[in-house]
Amino acid sequence: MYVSYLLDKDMSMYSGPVRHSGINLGAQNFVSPPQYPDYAGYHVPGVNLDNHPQSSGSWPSPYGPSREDWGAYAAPANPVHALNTSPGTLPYNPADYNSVQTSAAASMQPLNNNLLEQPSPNSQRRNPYQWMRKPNQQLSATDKTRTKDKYRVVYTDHQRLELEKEFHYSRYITIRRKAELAVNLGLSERQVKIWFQNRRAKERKLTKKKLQQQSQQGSAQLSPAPPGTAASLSVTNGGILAANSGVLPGTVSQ
DNA sequence: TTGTGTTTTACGACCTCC
DNA sequence: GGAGGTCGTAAAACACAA
Repeated sequence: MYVSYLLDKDMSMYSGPVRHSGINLGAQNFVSPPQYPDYAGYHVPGVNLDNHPQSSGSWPSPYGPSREDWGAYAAPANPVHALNTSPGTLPYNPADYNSVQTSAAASMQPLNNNLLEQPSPNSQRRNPYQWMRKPNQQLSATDKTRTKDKYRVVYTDHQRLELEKEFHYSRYITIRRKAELAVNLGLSERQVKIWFQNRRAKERKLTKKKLQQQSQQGSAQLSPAPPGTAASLSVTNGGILAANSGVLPGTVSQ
């Protein structure tokens, strides 16, 4: 259910600075081809859209390990889920999406069929599909906003998975990829943008937390960590923008 | 069942850049 | 001025202990 819960198991992936320059994370580093054989389908084959890191290579080795546990997102380890998902059916139902989502979701069936076959040992603790049976999941992710009726939607596991995958390719999504993801996932571009903002915030938070723990350990053993260590990892607006213009000139969403 | 803590969406304020 | 960035926060969704 919580994507991060599974991802956080190996939070060493996030040990690097918030904004990586010249980072190198090939798709194979966190998406094993057998699991997501058609993931490349989201990208125009042979065309390097937006200087996407998938082809340019951007993420450092800390993000390297293959994401074996991603199978957990779709793994119906809980028998309860099995009741609702017969063998071979999708872990998420395209019918849960609105009309905009249906076509895109249908195109992703092979992906999810593969995911279905990847049980996770962690899913014993949290069944990532329980919420999918709740009535509010019938609502479209694009229907309501907080200002409208104080409501927020819960993204499907598939939506989260795809967003996470994109996030691991690049912490900053390009205009094109944002549009592609929005269509493929049945989200608005605004939702995709905000998801990335929140995701970066989460990563900063985790990085900061980790640094604090390290500094506490360091101070207990040696001398206190240099002042501003944590602050040096928080990226200022200027820093982000500079990084954007430097790494992805003219291709970053704006 | 309920209380509590955490995570996930979504927004507003404010900033920088083009 | 508009876009997207961070930061802080609200509130729903969720997990889990008591």
